Amino acid sequence: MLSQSIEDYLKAIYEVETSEGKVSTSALSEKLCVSPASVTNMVKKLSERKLITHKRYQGVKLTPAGRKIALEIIRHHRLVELYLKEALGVPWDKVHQEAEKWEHVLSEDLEDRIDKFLGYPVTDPHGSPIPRRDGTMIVRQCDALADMEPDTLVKVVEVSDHDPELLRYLGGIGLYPETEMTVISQQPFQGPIIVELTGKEYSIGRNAAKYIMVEKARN
Amino acid sequence: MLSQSIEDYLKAIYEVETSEGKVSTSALSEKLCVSPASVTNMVKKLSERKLITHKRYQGVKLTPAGRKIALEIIRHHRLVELYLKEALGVPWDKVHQEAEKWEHVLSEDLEDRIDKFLGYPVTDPHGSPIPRRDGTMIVRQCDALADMEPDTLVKVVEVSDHDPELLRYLGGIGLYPETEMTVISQQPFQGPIIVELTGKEYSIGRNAAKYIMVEKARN
DNA sequence: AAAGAAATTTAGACAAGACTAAAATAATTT
DNA sequence: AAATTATTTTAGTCTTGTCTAAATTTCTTT
Repeated sequence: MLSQSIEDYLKAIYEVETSEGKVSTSALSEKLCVSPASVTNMVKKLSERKLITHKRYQGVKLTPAGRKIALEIIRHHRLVELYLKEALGVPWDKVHQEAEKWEHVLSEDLEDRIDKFLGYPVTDPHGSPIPRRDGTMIVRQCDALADMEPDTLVKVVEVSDHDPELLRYLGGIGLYPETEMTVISQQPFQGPIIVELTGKEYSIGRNAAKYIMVEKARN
Repeated sequence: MLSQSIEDYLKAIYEVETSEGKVSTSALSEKLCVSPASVTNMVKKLSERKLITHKRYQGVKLTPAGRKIALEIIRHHRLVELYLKEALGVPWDKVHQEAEKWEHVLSEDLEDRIDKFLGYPVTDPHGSPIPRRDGTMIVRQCDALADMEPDTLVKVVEVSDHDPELLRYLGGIGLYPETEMTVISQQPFQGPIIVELTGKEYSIGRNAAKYIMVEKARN
């Protein structure tokens, strides 16, 4: 059995790896809210266990074994998120926080039961893909809303779950994964993006729009 | 926030207190599978926090504050047990083990949602009463099957969840809380109890019969 | 290319919670 | 009542995972 700490580190490394390519000590320090020294310490332990590789002063990489575990935890997390929403009606801005705890105590048996209950889903409530049991994950091609040209019809693919406030706002205007909307305009000087959605226009801050991933809807 | 360890100790103290009256260091040591020295150590910490009182060499007692927390954990445990059985079909001999982990990560919000989903239940799958949110618990009057006279019609109230093996056996013969059956005979020399249940006779070891709590069925 | 700034690592300390071995107290037997 | 046995506590150690402060290394700037 792995400690909760180790699981948290592996997950964080995976997430930084996919979002930023390079995994630095400071990035992990910030993500996990621990000091850089603590990260270095744990990094040493993880590489001894062959879950990551590490070149001094040059960041960290998951080994296949480490990646497998990271994806298992993420699978737990996302299944639980969806389960809490579907089975217990937990609002989508709260599921992340709960799942952070549950991901560490989910047995394989329960994982399977939840998976089955949900009908073997492929995405969580925020549109993030749920890794399969074998450690594979299908990543959908998409772009940030912030980068879309005006007059494009787009479909929401995924929304970052890092900010509950944002999720509440988006839920309030009916913007969820699979929602279609039209980009009306990009206001200059890092101004907001204006979108049309169910006949109304909404303004979405440029910063928020970086965390909303979309794809071009066909026609 | 209390550590998982502290929660485990308080729960164990509560359980020993109700089942044996006196709570000795060695009883806790055995129940929690830690050394007696570790218990003494933690006991010191818990009394500093005013969750228990302790007289050297004379055992331990919960304070009202400590008891409240213990009952909260037990409430989590039993709600989760029932939830896993009802919502996810986990067999009753497995729910205990899962609940041991989940009881520590259940938020108040989720506790309420589960409670509501289950229709505000009063007993868990083994017939144990579920403490209410306010820290009260209704205990049903009952006796061990081992102590019942022959020719008595009894109703099962509660079955100890400490042995999955026993639960599987009992489930196999259809013996659950609320099941009615007739005590046929008590075999001598600590021999088994014979009961009749749905027209068939079954033999239940004397030891097992200590863990099956029943009440006399009316008529 | 050298200086200063930023990031990373080392060194050493600390808290929680477990352990073993030994000492102290309580209980039981003779 | 003394001796033996059992239980509990004390003393000291270990592991995990955190921290701060100081030393290194790398990056950036000039």
